[in-house]
Amino acid sequence: MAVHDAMDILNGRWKISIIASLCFNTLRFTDLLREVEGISGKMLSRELKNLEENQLVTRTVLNTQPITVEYELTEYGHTLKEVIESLAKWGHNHRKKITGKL
Amino acid sequence: MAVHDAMDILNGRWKISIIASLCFNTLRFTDLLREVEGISGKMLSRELKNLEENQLVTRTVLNTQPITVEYELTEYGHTLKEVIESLAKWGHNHRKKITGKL
DNA sequence: GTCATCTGATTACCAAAAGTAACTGTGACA
DNA sequence: TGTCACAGTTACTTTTGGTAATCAGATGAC
Repeated sequence: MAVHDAMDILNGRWKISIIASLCFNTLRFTDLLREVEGISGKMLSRELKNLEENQLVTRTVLNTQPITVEYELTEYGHTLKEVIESLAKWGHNHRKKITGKL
Repeated sequence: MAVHDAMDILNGRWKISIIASLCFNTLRFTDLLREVEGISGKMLSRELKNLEENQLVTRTVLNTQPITVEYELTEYGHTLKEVIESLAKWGHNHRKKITGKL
């Protein structure tokens, strides 16, 4: 099934959250560390590399001091927006269900 | 973010594929083993238990010989349909992109 | 009657993925 | 001189996942 193909790209605990964070803003490494709550530098670095390989994200080194690196969704990355939005919608609803219960 | 909440429930390599398979039919354990390609009995059993705990799936033991067990999406599980559909759509498109390239 | 088979699992054992914490190197600032 | 922020990387441990064998209960073949 097609869902399986999608999950091959979006595997692991973090990719979807990273893409979601990049959906609305270009972010630097440290920004992402703060935005994607719970992720470690190692995993962020590894996942970003993988997303870059799959052409969902671009990495741009800026000529600042200290050096900063910007991560941005590619045009292709933006095609995931609909997926992210439906997940966000469901997650929001789920949180309401859970917290309403407790 | 809400996406994070959703991913807490849908974690691991298999849950989304299992839910996708159950989206259109009620399936037995052995059916799921065949449908969700690559999954092992151990993982299927474990993931189904987890989905049941999260009230996305119901488990029904039927009085047949040998015993058969049916898994079905709950009403709440069906609220994931939109997510699954957008994933399937993207996955389908992605496959076209990849296979078109090779 | 005993052996193999189908069902839905579970267990022991091993490999792969992810988490933790410390460290790298460069430049700014005090 | 010492410390901080930046973007990572490395060594080590823990968690998760995969493989293959096994379980129990019943059916059917021989």
